Amino acid sequence: MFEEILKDFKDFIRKKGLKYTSEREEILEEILSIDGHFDVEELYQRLRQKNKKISKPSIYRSLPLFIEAGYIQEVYRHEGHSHYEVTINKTPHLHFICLCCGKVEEIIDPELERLIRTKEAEKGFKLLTYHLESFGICETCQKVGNYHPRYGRKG
Amino acid sequence: MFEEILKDFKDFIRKKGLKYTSEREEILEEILSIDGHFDVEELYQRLRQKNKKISKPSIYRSLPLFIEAGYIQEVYRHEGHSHYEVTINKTPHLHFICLCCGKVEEIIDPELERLIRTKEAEKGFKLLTYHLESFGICETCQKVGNYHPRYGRKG
DNA sequence: CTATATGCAAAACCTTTGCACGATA
DNA sequence: TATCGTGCAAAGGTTTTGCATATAG
Repeated sequence: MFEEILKDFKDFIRKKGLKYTSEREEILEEILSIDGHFDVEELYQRLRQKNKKISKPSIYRSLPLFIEAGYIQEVYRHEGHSHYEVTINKTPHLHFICLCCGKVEEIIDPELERLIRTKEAEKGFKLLTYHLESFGICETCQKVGNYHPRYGRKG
Repeated sequence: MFEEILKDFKDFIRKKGLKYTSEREEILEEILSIDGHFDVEELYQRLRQKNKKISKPSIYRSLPLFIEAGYIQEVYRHEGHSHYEVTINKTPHLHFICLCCGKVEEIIDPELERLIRTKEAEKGFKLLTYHLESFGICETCQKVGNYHPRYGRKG
């Protein structure tokens, strides 16, 4: 089921005059098999568990390629590092991210996409990846009385 | 013209049982005087130029307070560090950020705000700050032939 | 054979933290 | 006077980079 994407990636790499390596392929395959969000550490561990000993620098060096190719996007930062998600076959959506518990809610809305695409065209901007993020406090944390993590509960 | 906000901030601080210090006031004043986006380094330098020797840790410690109070938001990450903007008296808007040159275009659209607010209400989410970011390549860089900065120009 | 990629170790960098001192309420 | 904040220096942790080796085209 990933063949199409791998083929597309091979094309992408060659068009850029770069090399199609087994590491890049394996990283991409692993990413495509992830359901939901991921970060570099998680990706690294998943690969190791499958005895694919790929270094973190290689992962870090490959991610911008996948972003540029349009397969993934960096969606937000939490606890000092970046989180990514697969964008292929995904409807563009908005994230509500809770600053207290880190919970992420995905909001899908066709109107939203239409709006973004319209603006993109107007501005002559070539969209590679897009983030629509709202940070705040989720319903649960509001009830418990949590506020911003750094300053703990409200007084 | 900032009196209102400073007063509001004083209230905010006291309600939280914290202390209203000259450092916090000076940082906030400086931020409010900035037109557009800023990062910690820039803020630090601006304060130094005015002989306000406020340490970076103090700046880092104050920003979450301003975010929570609703005065600023962290809008995006570029070149390894966070960028912020003042949200007071600002219409919510979408950012188109160029991955090559870092240029940011602000797109204002009332429909967009309505959409977000509706979703917010639906989900019971308390919005503190919001990012609406699209990363891509701007018209100029497309013409020049620039792509993702890490991989330079396209071959 | 040449250009590019990988892995390791180390560097770089932003951001956070411990601690002693100083300021606020 | 007790609590909280500041500044310094150092730590922490993610991401990047230099370099030698390996691999793709």
